[in-house]
Amino acid sequence: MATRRSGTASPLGAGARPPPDLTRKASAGRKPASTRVNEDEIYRRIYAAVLDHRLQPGTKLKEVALAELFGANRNVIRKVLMRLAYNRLVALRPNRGAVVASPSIEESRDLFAARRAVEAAIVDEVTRKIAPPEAKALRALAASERDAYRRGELRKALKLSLKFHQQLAEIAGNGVLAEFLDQLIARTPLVVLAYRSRGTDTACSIDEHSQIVDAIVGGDTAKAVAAMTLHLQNLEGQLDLNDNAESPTDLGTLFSVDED
Amino acid sequence: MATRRSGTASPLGAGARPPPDLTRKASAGRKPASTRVNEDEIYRRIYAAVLDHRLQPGTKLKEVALAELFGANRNVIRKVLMRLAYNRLVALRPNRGAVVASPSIEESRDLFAARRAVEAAIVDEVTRKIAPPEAKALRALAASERDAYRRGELRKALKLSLKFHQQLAEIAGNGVLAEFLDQLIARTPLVVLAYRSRGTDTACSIDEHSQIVDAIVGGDTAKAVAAMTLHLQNLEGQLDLNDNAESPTDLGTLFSVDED
DNA sequence: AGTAATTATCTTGTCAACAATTTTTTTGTT
DNA sequence: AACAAAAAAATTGTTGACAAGATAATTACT
Repeated sequence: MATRRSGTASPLGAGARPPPDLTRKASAGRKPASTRVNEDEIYRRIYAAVLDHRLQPGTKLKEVALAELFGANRNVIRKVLMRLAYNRLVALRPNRGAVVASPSIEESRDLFAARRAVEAAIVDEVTRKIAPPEAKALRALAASERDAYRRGELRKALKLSLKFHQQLAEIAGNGVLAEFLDQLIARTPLVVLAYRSRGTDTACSIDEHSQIVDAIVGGDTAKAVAAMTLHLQNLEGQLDLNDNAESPTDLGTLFSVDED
Repeated sequence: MATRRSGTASPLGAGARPPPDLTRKASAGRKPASTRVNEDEIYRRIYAAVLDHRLQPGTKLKEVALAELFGANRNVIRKVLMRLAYNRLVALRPNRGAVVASPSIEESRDLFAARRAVEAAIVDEVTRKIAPPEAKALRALAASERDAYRRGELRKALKLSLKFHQQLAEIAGNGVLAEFLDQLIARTPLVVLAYRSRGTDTACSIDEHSQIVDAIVGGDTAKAVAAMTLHLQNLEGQLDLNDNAESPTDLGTLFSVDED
C-alpha cells in the first residue's frame, strides 16, 4: 500500500546550501534517531534533489511520505514546503498538495530580467564603494572558480560562482537587495535545468566574472553595470526560451513518476 | 488571568489589502461563529493594525491571545505570523514568540534603495512597451489620487498611490519584479511610520505621479526612470534617517503596551 | 463496450493535548 | 534592602488523532 517503501527509490541525498530562514530552531537534537534530520537539512535535501533532477518538475511531494522518509513530523515537512513554495521551488495548491515547480518560459524570462535589475543595482553600488581588500577577495573568488572549472569540478565551480554573486551583494551592503538576490539565485537553477539547450555549459562563462571585477575596480559604474548585464544575458542566452517548444510544465506533470 | 479579556482593548479592526499569498484556502466557511475569520482576513487585520499604529513596533504578538481574539486555531495564527515574518512586518524569534518588527535605519535606507532599483527597472520596461489605453488608465489613477488627496481623504489617496505603483508593475509584465515590488510596498509603511519627521505628509507628493506618467508617455526611458527615482527620493527625504536619533526599536520595546 | 454515478481510499487541513522552553514571581541569603 | 537562586506561571514547540476534501476504483446504466 502507501505505507510500503521497500523498493522505493529515495532520491534525497545531500549537498545544497543554506536557505533563507526565518524561524530557525536553536538546538533540538535530543533524539538519537539516525535518520532524524532537522528542518534546514530537509530543506537542503529537497532543494538538492530538485536541482539534481532527481525530482522532476511536476512531481508530487506528499507530506506523509516525506515525513517518514526523513523521520520527521508532518508539521515540519509542511513548514519546509512552505519555505520552498516561498522560493518558488515548489507550488502549493490548496487541498491538493505540493508539486515541484515547473517554471514557465515567461517566468524564466522575468527571472532573468529581475536578476539584471537587482544585480545591476548591486554592481553600481559596489563600484562606488569598493575597497582594495574587497576587490582582492573578489579576484580570488573569480580565480578559484576558474581553476575549479578548468579542473572539471563543475559542481564546485558553480558553487563558487554563486558565492561570487552573493559576495557582490554583501559588499554592496544592502540587505534587502541581498535578500532578493538570494531568492533569485535559489530559483535560477531550476529554470536553467528546465530550459538549457543541449551542449551548453551551465556554469557562468569563466572570465566574465573577472571582467566584471575589472570593470568594478575601474570605477566606471556604467561599464561595470554593462559587464554584469552582459554576463547575465549570456547566461540567459544559453537557454531555450522560445515560445515554440512546449513548456515542460505539462510534460513534467504528465510523466511524473510519483515516486514509486 | 490570561484567559480573561474583558477590559482588553482589542485594536484589530479592518482595512488593509490582500497579502502575497501562497497557500490560500478555497472555502472553509462552514462554521457560523460570528467572530470567525479566515487566514487572509487575520493577516489583513494585523497588517492594518500595525500600519495604524495600534500595534507599536516591539509589541509581542502572543499566539493564544490572537487565536481566541479571532476565534481561530493557534495553528492558523502561526501561519499568519510566518507570512508576516516573511514580509518583515513581524520578527520571529525562536522559542520567544513574534513581535512587531522595528526596522532599523539601515534597513529603511536599504528598502528605499531596493525600491529605486526595482521600480526603475519597472518604469524602464513600461516606457518601452506602454500602449495608449494603459497610459490613459495611469493618468486616471494619478488623477483620482490627486482628487482624493485634495478632498482630504488621505487613506484613499494612499491606497490609490499604492495602486499606481502596482499598476506600473503590471504593465511592465514582469511577475517576479511585481512580486518584489509587493514585498517592498508591504514593508514601506512600517518604515514610514517609524521614521517620518513631524509635519510632513506621508502620501506621495501629488503631481509626481502625473509627472512620471508624462515622462513615460514621452518615451524617454532615462527621463522616466529619473522621474521615478526622484519621486522615491522625495519620499525617503521626508523621513528622518539619520544615525543620531535613537532607533525606535528599543524605545518601542521598552514602552510596549503588551495589549492589556 | 463506453460512460456516468457511487463508493472506497488516500491526502491534506484542522484541532486539542502534551512537552520543552522562557519569563516572571517568590524565597532565601549576604 | 539588594542580589542570587529556586519555584511557579506562562508561552512556544511538537505530536498524534480526527475531519474534510480530492483522487482513484468500482459498479451501475445506456
